[in-house]
Amino acid sequence: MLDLSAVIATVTLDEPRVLLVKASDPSSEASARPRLPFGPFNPSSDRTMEEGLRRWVENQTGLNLGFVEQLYTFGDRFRDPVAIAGGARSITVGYVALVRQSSARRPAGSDWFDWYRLFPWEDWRNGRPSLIEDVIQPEILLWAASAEDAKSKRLRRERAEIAFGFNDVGWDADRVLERYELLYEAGLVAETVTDGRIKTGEGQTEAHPRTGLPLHQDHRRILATALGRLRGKIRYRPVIFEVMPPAFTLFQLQRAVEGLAGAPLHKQNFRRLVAAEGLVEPTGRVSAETGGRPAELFRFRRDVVRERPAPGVRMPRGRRTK
Amino acid sequence: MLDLSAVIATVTLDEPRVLLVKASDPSSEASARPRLPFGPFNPSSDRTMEEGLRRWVENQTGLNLGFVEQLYTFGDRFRDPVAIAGGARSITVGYVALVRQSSARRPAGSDWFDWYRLFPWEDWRNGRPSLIEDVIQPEILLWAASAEDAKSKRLRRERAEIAFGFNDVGWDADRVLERYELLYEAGLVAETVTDGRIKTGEGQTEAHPRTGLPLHQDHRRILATALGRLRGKIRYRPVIFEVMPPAFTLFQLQRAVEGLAGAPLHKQNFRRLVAAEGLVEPTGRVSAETGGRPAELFRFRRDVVRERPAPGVRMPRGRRTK
DNA sequence: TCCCCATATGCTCAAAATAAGTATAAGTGT
DNA sequence: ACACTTATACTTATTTTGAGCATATGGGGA
Repeated sequence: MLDLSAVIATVTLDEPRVLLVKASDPSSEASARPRLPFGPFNPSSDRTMEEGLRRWVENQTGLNLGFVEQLYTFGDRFRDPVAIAGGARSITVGYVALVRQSSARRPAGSDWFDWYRLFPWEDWRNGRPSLIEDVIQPEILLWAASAEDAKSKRLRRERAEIAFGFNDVGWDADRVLERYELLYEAGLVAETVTDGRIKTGEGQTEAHPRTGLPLHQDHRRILATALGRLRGKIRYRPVIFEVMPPAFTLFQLQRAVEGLAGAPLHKQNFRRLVAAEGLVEPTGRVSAETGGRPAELFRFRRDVVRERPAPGVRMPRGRRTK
Repeated sequence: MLDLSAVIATVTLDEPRVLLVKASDPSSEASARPRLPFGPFNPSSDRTMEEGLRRWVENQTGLNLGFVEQLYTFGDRFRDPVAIAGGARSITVGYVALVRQSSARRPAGSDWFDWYRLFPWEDWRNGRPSLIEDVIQPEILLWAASAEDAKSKRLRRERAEIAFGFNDVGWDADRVLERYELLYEAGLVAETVTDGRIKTGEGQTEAHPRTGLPLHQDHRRILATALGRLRGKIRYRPVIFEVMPPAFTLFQLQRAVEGLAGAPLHKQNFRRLVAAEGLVEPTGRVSAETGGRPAELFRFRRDVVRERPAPGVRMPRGRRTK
């Protein structure tokens, strides 16, 4: 009844990735979807839930998790369509974990998926994704307009504005879950349809082919929670180094941060900020991988947590005009 | 086996408070301690866990919860001494909720407790609490020095430095849980002893009478988690208004923020920041409660969430010297 | 070899945010 | 009228941020 699911994330080749289990049974449509690795929580053998998680992840995948953090406990009725039919409610405690790029080999039965294959609207590294203007904005506004009364119309429109930053509200990268939930409610992701919550007909929009890869049950929701959490976390805890190799160039570090944050960063300022925070120290070696001038290799300065109250990678929130 | 516990917080008379159930059975020592209100999670009657929580809180206490957020799921073996003896492990999903000052009447069997009666070391509104220098710093360092080998000594000392800000590390108000856990491990809070985890003798320090009111089981740990979360949250979400009456003066608002944050704020700058964020708007009325010049009454400007990506009460992190 | 290209790194400058005051306003109670 | 209290406005120096230009240092091809 109670199990533990793991969102195991990394960044390889400048691309943020997450570990998913490929469907073993491609016969039924629903189970053909990839899913999060999960395992049981066994109170008699595991002192804490986190220990239990580490144990079965190591057993199943061979991965040695570095940073692990409990995310959220998911127990809504509609998370598992099978349970609705009368079985016991399944409850899962979700965890996020980060692993090193180097240890990011592929465990059997699983595969690394690009985060932004699942959440294409979250990738702003090359500017605002056209998907938002082409599909999401019009469809979501349609959905808002299709609400029963004036009040719920206004509420839906406001939620959409805040979540997606319509009309100058501005994009807040951390609101990943709010955005996914809106798309879910509006029936724009494939999961909605499967769940059968939303009655088709009457202004019902259809899951759009460009809104990313659907996952098993509510697993994309769990991932949205995880991405939002990670984005918030890198700003005030040095978790980004959990995915970096022992030595790295500043540009590699920037790429990793950009990957998770889903936003481009100003190169010169990034290095200035990282240096100012005392997050890294030079190793003395250089890397000539890139073609141009060789970049200096740095390592994480562990001491930073003893010096700063909230060490993390500072990021622009966008300059406020007024 | 799975239940929901609620940390219900408010601020009354400038003092942050939390709702606890007083012990009904004062015969046994352990159960004489106050405890968090809790209720079962009933999957068949409640669609979501949050709904279930709201329902039984309303039933039990009559309180109408405003802001509710899931905190953490607690399932460690030692959270419930009874379960260790062989019973089923009890797991609880903790929630934080905020209620209005006005609705903060006392439900039967429960009482409002000052947060800082439970966490005296967290209240820096009148400067650094002497408790830290008098008791915590020496005792914690003793505990660190009593570790087995040199490495764990260093680790303990580092953890203490970071958590309590010894040696210029600086106090990070959000690390409430880390601090409580250190005190717990060092045997400085009464809960440690009850749990019987730490063997007495050999360098064992004793729970100190000044380290706050002990609660049932791991409930003070849950509260520490909640306080840390709230402190972080008020900076980037306008949750503080959940505890304010509909109209309030800026100084009342400041007092509420200071109460939760546990730190004093510069009055003139506070009002400037609040105004600059557009968090409030004047009601036109004034309040003559205070004796001096009457203060203007403000109300929360709901629109702020539509304008700013992360509206909240900005607070000084302390100017960085280097 | 020398020049071009690519990337890395250093530096400048203006705009905005912040910390910490000082000064003034507008009430109450004596 | 006066002292006292609290509220609010304004000033100033400093730090942080956003953005761009300039220079450094390698590789590869003419």
